[in-house]
Amino acid sequence: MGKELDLLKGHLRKGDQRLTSQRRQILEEAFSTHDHFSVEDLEDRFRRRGKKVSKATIYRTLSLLKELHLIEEHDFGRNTKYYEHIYGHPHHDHMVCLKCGRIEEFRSDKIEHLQNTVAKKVSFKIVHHSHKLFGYCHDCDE
Amino acid sequence: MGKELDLLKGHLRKGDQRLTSQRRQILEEAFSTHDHFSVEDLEDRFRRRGKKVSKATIYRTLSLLKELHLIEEHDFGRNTKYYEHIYGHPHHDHMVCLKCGRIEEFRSDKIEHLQNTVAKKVSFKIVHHSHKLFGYCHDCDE
DNA sequence: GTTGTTGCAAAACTTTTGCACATTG
DNA sequence: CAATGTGCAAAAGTTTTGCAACAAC
Repeated sequence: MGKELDLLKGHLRKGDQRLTSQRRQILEEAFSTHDHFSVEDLEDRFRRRGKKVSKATIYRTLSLLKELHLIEEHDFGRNTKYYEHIYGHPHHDHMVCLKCGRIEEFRSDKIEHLQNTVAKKVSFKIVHHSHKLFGYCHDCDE
Repeated sequence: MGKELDLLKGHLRKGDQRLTSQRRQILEEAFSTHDHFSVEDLEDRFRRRGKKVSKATIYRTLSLLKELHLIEEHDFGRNTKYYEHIYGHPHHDHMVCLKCGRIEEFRSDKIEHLQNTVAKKVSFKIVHHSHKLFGYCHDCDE
């Protein structure tokens, strides 16, 4: 931890914005786990340790971290969005278990490559992509 | 048009449910275009031709058609969900233009195959998947 | 001190639901 | 005519926003 904080600091300084304790705490929380977390998850974690950070601030800060590409937002087909830190971590996609909710990561250079080929064929310039497999994980598929 | 209506009729009969004019109209509308449409789009189309179908019924019916795999629901990163008919049409994935909103379809047997390989490696049983490329289409990427 | 940020509660949105009335089979 | 479906308005849920109080620099 440090590089991502520096990145945030630098960005804030440039925009004449401030590094508040809330922003620092949310960043720390996001990088403290490899799990995918929701806004509610964050609220709970803060609540549990006595630190109160409002929902509004969490949304605003996650939005900021998203712009800086420090975190990524995911829709796993539930009613809430999930987030995960990506800065400093290799790109990957996800498999979502429809039964237990477990999220498994995968990556395939071959798929990424084919994806680029397909896009190039129609002159589509990829900015980012989302590739999700929904089904049953090893433990849930009896 | 006909096969999908028969499929719906058959399902309804089995469940002692009824083929109402609303259900028939929504099905017709969904299969009348190749575009991806939102609930609001449907409402507008009905409104424009003087037929009023309530939002609640649209949601309820789309939900039904989804279960029957007549249509598919998509999240293209906007605030609303989009739908498209899939019955009788080959599977495909999507490229979404971040500027003009255009949706282009693509399919790649090679990607599908690799995807299966990746899943098999961790004993994940795929039920369905979502593969979207976000970026700029030919016309928007100057 | 200035100016940006937070927290709260209200607003905005999409989607769901309860219930009286209408419609189907 | 019995039972299911519709429409309305209210509810539910997530995310956004206006504004007074607060905190960072």
